Amino acid sequence: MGVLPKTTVARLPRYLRYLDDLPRQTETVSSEDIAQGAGVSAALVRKDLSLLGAAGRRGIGYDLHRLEAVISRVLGLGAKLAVAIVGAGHLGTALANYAGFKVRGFEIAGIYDIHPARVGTVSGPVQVRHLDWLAEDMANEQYQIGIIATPANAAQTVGDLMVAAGIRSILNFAPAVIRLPEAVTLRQVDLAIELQILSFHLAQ
Amino acid sequence: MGVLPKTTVARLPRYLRYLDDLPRQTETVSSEDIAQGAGVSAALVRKDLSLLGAAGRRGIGYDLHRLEAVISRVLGLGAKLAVAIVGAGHLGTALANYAGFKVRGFEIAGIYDIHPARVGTVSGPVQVRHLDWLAEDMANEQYQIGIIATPANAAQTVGDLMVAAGIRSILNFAPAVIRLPEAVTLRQVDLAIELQILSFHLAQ
DNA sequence: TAGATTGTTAATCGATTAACAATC
DNA sequence: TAGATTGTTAATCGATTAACAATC
Repeated sequence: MGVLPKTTVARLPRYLRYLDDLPRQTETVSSEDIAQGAGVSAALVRKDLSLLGAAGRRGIGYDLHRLEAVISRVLGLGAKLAVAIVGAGHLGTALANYAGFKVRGFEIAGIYDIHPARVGTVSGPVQVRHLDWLAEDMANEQYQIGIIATPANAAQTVGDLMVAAGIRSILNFAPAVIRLPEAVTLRQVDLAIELQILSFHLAQ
Repeated sequence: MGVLPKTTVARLPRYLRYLDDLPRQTETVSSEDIAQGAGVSAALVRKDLSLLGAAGRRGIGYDLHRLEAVISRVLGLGAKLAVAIVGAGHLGTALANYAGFKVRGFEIAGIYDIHPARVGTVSGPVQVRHLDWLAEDMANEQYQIGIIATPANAAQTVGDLMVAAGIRSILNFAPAVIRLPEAVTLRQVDLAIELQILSFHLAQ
């Protein structure tokens, strides 16, 4: 299948979300259907899916269940993925409780903080543990994804800790640029930046 | 200044974040400094800033405070912006309490829900009010930005309500594509999709 | 002057769209 | 067969990078 463009990868989960929400008895979907459901053009859907070798049928469309299987496989969503959150403040706690993760196959398997008052409290499906345990816990939990939900000034340290513990995919919510080894995949969500971009459009 | 590319607009808040974190006494910064701090190339920084008419000085760099002022103005960050959140679950509550918004000049001025048990509870700086009050409250609060933090099936309805109330910039955290009038700026943050993109890279 | 750094152009790269032959 | 829809190519569009003259 070769290398998929970043933009294609970013759209696949949106296609999958649409497909998953379709009535169970649906048998085929067209690129036009998916385009509507995901908010992109039909040509782009066909292009993306053809990169996956997604076996549509001309005149008919794509087999729903086959297509879901292909996209899931490409995204590596076969088994449940274990997630560790660092930072048990408001945001970390909300993420630990976020129902949308579970539905999509992610399990919050651990949440960590350095604040003694937070350690031991229950946050979502697990108890908050002291950050010092992260590396050790990896042996049992095999975290595959780390989420940084700390203040900006802790983000780099926490990222380094995660990498040292063996985590290779990290989602950073702290408003700071952090630098990690090439081999680690890092994504950044900055909530204030989202609002600032909206502000720009208000100002136009 | 003409029209700024979307990509430029998305980077400006990152530049500003870096500049804001610099020691107060700093007088000038180079495109290379900003590039490091924001995680992009220096050529791109210069290109972006030149689109703003940002008056750097060859051989010297950019005047820090002047540059901050220019970017802030372009982003429309002069006055505090009032934000209304709809959905007082875990995520909405966390957003209401998110310190990063206040620092960047956003004020959570209202939070709404339809769940009677949540109405009246305190969430961040304000009490949760019933969603029915949203339109009426606009008269006092002049919300400029709306945040949707509801389940997916409520997102379209809430978006329509916000637009009817006069809100023209919306940040949607619900995992659903919603359709709003052209004139409304809509941004989408889907937390599960971020994890799915990380999952793809794990699978490679 | 010599060194540093911008501003801008042209080249390159990458992504999206339009169009349509293939084919179900 | 006629209508629908894919898969793919070429054209277009847009964004980034490289390079360097201008100039502080």
